[in-house]
Amino acid sequence: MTSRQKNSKSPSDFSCASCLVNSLCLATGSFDHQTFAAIDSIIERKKNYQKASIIYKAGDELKNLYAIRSGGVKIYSINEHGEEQITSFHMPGDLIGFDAIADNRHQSFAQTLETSNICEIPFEPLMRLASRYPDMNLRLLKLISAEISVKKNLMMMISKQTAEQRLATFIMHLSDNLKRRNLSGNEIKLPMTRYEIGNYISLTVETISRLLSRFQQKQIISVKGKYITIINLDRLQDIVES
Amino acid sequence: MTSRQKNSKSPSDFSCASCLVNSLCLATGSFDHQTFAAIDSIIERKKNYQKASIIYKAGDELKNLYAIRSGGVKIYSINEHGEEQITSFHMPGDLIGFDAIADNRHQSFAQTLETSNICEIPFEPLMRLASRYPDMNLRLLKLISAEISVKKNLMMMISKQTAEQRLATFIMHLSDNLKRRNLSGNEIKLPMTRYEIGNYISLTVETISRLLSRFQQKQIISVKGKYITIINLDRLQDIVES
DNA sequence: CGGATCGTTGAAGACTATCAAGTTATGTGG
DNA sequence: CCACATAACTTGATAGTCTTCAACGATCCG
Repeated sequence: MTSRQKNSKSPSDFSCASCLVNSLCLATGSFDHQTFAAIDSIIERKKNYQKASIIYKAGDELKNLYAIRSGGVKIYSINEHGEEQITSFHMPGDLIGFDAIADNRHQSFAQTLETSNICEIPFEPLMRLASRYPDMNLRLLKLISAEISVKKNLMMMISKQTAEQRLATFIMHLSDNLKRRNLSGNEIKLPMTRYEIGNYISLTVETISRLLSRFQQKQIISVKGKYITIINLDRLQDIVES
Repeated sequence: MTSRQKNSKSPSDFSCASCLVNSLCLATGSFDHQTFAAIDSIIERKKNYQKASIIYKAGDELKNLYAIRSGGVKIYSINEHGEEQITSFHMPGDLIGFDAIADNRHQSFAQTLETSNICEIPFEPLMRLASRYPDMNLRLLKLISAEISVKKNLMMMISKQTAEQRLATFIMHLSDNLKRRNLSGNEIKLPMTRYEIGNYISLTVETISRLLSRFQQKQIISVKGKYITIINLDRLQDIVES
């Protein structure tokens, strides 16, 4: 079950060293050679997931954490009324599945938003490596810790900001995340639907649609279906802070 | 700077073994003797904090994680408009400060709600122990992972539930947390103000007050200042799930 | 090419915030 | 220990923001 057996391409094509987003991932390039090689050796590369594929389901046993190499993923729960509740969107370089560590079961569903390439990081071997390589252990802790902050900030956004501020913040975050990946932060292709955006920041589809129209009318952004262009970043920032 | 020097009482009075909530804490009683002793040895016991004491501030360097031995703590941020935003309440047995690991600085303020006894867990020594004791490392990861789930659930509560459901959920959670500490889950003394409750679950003081009155009128709870008694847990649960 | 999903816009209504005023509790100095 | 000032809490009236309901238009994909 290594990449050698699964992929016809040579293993190096999928190594962490060749990964464009490894600086953001667990196998960060800042590790010494040995540590980097160790983590690289336990990661299993998978073939692409098609759009709308389920990576794991709530209740599934924790076998792997997952690193997104390309594509996009949404994490969501389903409440007692069967409604979906999206708790995060993820881009290349993100690790997902941390919330399963507490009781060895995934707490949410992870589903691809588009065609994606996802790496599996088997949890037990990862724990063994973490004992051997303190740097890697700390890196793992930092990534998990960062997720707490992200959730906390999202919570604050939803509870304290108006609809307009929330959508502006959402767009800013998308832009920032693209920039961190050395992509243009002004031309954004939304991998998710209006419904999913609204679900995530706690607004209805109609409100999202109205706000996008309003932002466009004010010449802050331009909207063409899934494509958004930020025209005036300062005014977007003003809305966030207003 | 050990407990021996700080406290006139003998060290065993403040050891983890004597702690009533160690089953919930990092130094869980389920560790083998050696692991338990190791974590016990690095923890520094502090004298009591008075009500409204600041434990750490946003921006402070991460030197310690903190374990609450008795009392209560609120964690909050202050936004660009100077407004407080409470992101969690903590009770005995809880560890706080995890969100500082990502970039070595505390992201929030931690303040006692009442007279409290707080243990300091120095972070660097903790990391060294974590490398030596895989069980302890996993325990730490599980505690942090659990915090992600808690934040996620809070987020879902705020974004999907009505005011009535949110307050009912809040009271249920308080009750559950008391039960986990082997206390009565029906008699609750609120360590926080109405304002703080509202701030936490994103409602105004007035709404909290009105809802408490309404719950009392419906004979679901009885309210006497800071003291709440749950009269009908089933109906409270019904509100949460409605 | 056609059905289904997704997106847009308008009108009406619900929920909770805001503003206001008064009451109760808390704590501090005399 | 009391008096007083301050903070915390309660209740009512009004108003605003976002949701809901409805209808239609656009886009995607087999």
